[in-house]
Amino acid sequence: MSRRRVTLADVAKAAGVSRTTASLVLSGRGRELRISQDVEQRVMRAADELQYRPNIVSVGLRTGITRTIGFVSDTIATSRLAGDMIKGALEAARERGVMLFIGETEGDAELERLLLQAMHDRQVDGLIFASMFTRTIKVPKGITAVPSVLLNALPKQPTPLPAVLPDEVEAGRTAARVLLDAGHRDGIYLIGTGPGMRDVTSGSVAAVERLTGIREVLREAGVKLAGGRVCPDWQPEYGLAATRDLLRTARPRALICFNDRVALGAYQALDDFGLKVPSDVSVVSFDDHPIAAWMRPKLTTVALPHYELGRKAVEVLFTEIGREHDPDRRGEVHRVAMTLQNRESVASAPAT
Amino acid sequence: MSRRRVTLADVAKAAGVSRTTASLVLSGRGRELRISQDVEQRVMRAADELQYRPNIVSVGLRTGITRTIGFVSDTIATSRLAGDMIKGALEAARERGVMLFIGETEGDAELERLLLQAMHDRQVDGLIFASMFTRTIKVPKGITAVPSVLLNALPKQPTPLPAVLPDEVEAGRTAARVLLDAGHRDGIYLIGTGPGMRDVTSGSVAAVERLTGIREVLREAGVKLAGGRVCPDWQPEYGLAATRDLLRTARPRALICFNDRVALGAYQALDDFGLKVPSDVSVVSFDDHPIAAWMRPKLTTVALPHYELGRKAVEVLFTEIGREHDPDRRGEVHRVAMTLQNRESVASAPAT
DNA sequence: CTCCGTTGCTAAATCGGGTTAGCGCCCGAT
DNA sequence: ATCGGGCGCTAACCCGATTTAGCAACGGAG
Repeated sequence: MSRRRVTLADVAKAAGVSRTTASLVLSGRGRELRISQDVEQRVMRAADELQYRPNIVSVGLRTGITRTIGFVSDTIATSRLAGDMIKGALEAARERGVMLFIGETEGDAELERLLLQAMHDRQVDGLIFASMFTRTIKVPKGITAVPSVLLNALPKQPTPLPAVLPDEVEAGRTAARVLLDAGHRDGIYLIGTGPGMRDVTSGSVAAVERLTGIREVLREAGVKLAGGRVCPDWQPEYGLAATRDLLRTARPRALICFNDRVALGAYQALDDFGLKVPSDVSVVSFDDHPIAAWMRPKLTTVALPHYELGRKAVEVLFTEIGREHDPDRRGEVHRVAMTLQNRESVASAPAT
Repeated sequence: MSRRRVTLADVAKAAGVSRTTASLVLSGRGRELRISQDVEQRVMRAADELQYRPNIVSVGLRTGITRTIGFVSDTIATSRLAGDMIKGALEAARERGVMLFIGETEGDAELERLLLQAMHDRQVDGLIFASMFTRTIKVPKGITAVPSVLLNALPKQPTPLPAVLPDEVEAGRTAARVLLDAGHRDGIYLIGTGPGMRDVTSGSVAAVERLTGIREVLREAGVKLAGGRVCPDWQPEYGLAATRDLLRTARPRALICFNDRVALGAYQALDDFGLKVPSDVSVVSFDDHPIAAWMRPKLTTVALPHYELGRKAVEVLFTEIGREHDPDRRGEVHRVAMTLQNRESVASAPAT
């Protein structure tokens, strides 16, 4: 029943030539090696009729190229982030005829070691080392045995590995500009991180960079931040608590929330205090999590480009594979733009 | 610089034996084939010292077993669902020393064909064919060339493929019981699907099965559904619209929403009408989407067991691989339990 | 007529393992 | 001394491709 796979030998026999010739023709090297038109046609026809497909496992053994890359992440399930990032990587990989191995380390160094080993055993052509939220990571040694790219992560120690990251500083600028453009100059508060450069949620690269961009734009416009609240974690309950705390002593006109989950909590706190978004308080946020479009009013937010990050990582990986033996390649950092999702949570400041 | 991989030949040479002997020892067949203790020790030591790892590509070519399975889904990014399902599959696979290829078809038949071909070319040991929401699918022919399992999907035509699905009927029963246990007997409405067996969101297996379970339990308790509203899609805006429409003519005591996104919309509508959850209206839902825990009050919902579904699929796939040549294997349907997440959105009915 | 250079194709080695068939040696029995 | 048989190991082939080295046939030059 189970028809055996068609092999190169079958094609060669059908075309009445040797395996060598068939291989040459099918790999497109027939021309330069002076294979006759007639033979070329016969091989092509035979391959076509038999529906020949080269066995990639075999090719992998012979050439060492498996048309396979590994996508290793700390965790893929926690945030929806992962989905789109993998989707982007998947599509970019498919365009190149390459498949993706997926692996999760759960942040466990031993699992990571095992996983990288398993990938090496399968002779992957390259590795994408991804983090689900932007942070600095310790680059596992041995990873350099194969071309690699860091995704959403920065190396703790300097390495020759390239990295792909969202442009968080510019995102901070964008968020600040949205408020300025709407005429806000007073009563702007931060929820999640800030107002000072030292008031940062620990371990969060995004916090530092977003804050940097926000402060830069406001400073240039001569606008002073009215205040801010740090959240230990950017979850709705902390956003709720921080905003409540703020509202007990202040009457903000605009909130910059450090992500959409925090913004969800902020909405709830504003509702508790009888404040309407955006007429009483404008809110702008980051990430463009699915809930942003479900909230009422719909949340204006600067989107994380998950899909593009995934794509870009694959693209960078392929140029890396191309220049594998280039001695002066070194870890460039690629920034992917974060674009504004302009929705309903920002209103003009009342004229003074 | 790039130290070549250690091969079996290196180990054999270091141990002073032939490749055959080394292979025999390392595959554990040394004992039965009367290899001496001394030689066995030497091989083991050599392998250990050289940190030998068999090249899986090579083994794949020789034995046809690649320790690799393919996970093909229609789309992995749309819902967060995918993440946990893949996570479950990933862990079950890792326990068996197997890696996962991920692929997305986007519901495109041509992409699907190409993807399955790419998987075959890589000699996967098995395939998981997943859908991101429960539905019936046309099983691609040619899929049976390799052991396969349907995940979250039922075949349109009868096939010998096993399927793994959430136990939606029992979930419907659970949701209904939650309300009955809280003393609700009147004013129970459905949002999303129902109240009749013909009022079903088209193409949704979950709708039919959940409704079946709900109606069964209520009927047995002698309770009549007060009504229901069908949503063309289970999104917040439709939930909002349907609930608003309902509230214009009725005063429900309890709502069974067909998923959490619909419930989010329902919350918003109830809020618009000044009704409090759960004191005025109890709400129970399905899925346990992340927002369920973020809503206020936190949503009581019957959870989709994504993680378990992924695990189960791999388990079933492996028994399938085991009985590959068993003539009387046929597509069993495995149901995975959906468990109640009891939170804050259901209150006791007022005593009559 | 011999020699040389093309032309057009193929034999054989190779990748790194698994697997089958069988070889040499030692021991005891005849 | 010869034979048979178990023991312990290995040579050689195989998986399905790529790649190197080289062979046969032919035509033109010397």
